[in-house]
Amino acid sequence: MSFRDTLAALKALSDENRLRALLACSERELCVCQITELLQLAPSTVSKHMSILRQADLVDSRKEGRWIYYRLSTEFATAPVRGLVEALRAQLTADPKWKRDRAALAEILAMDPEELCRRQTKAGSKESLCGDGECCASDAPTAGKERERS
Amino acid sequence: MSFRDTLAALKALSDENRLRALLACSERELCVCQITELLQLAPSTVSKHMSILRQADLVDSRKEGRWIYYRLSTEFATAPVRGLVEALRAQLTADPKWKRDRAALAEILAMDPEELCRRQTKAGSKESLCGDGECCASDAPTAGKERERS
DNA sequence: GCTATATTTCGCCATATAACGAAATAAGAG
DNA sequence: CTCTTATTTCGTTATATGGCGAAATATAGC
Repeated sequence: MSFRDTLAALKALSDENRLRALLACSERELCVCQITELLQLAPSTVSKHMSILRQADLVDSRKEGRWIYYRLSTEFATAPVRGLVEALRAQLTADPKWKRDRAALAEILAMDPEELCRRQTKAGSKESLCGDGECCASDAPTAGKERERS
Repeated sequence: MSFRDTLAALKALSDENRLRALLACSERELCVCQITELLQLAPSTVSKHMSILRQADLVDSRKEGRWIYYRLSTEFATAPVRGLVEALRAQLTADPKWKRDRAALAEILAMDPEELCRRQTKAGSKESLCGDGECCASDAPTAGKERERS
């Protein structure tokens, strides 16, 4: 693991959305549409982010039908990264931001992936689990699936 | 101690020159002019870099007369960062790039800091330990101080 | 084969970042 | 106080990066 590779991994980790994505798929494998829903970004943007994480050997990808699943790389090319991710996860369990992500993730996992993709396709419809503009802003509503844009 | 702090540290580490600077002053404290010589950048640029590292709590700074010394922080902002930096150091000891830096550093440390600064002030003089354009390119000449631009 | 759809690639735009040099600041030396 | 000098701050510029939407790709189902 050279200087170059290490630097690539650090660059990959230096974006907030990528770090959130990495943490998210460190718990279980996720398909792009699920990560897209979590980050509230365009699918193309998420795809790019995941590509960067994959090129840095931080995540593995697996194709199943039309879906592509990403998960934290099992054999990190870089040992430092495994330590970092584990330390991060240990540390962030209490972090409000990551808590919110986990709550949102619980909701997302409860949904049908196809439903997620359908909503993301007709992109205009302000994709959000919450009806109001500010999605799951503060004390996240721990996993209630019966939420929909009104 | 939060997601934000860890992210700031990761951002700080995601630049090649900053990573080199951090590694360099993880061995011993260095003043700006020494780091400037190592990285072959303008002093103002190095100052900015060190400021970013300091704000991320990755380095401490100490003022002594006109010189300001930087060294690896003793107490990092977040635990993940501590682990990461230690792992990085352990991992990169064998890396050729970092080896070259270490060799160059040995030369720099052998020089009088005032001499370094003097050369950096009249910036035009293509600051380099070696007379030729490519500085200490490959198998660095371990510590010989009697080198000067001809 | 054709259609639908999950993901990626491409082109574009706005912003962030790293670099420099010039000017400002801070601290010894005269 | 004045001069020198090590470092920082400021202003500018070129490039890198993150974001989107449109078009391309790949795969399941007909």
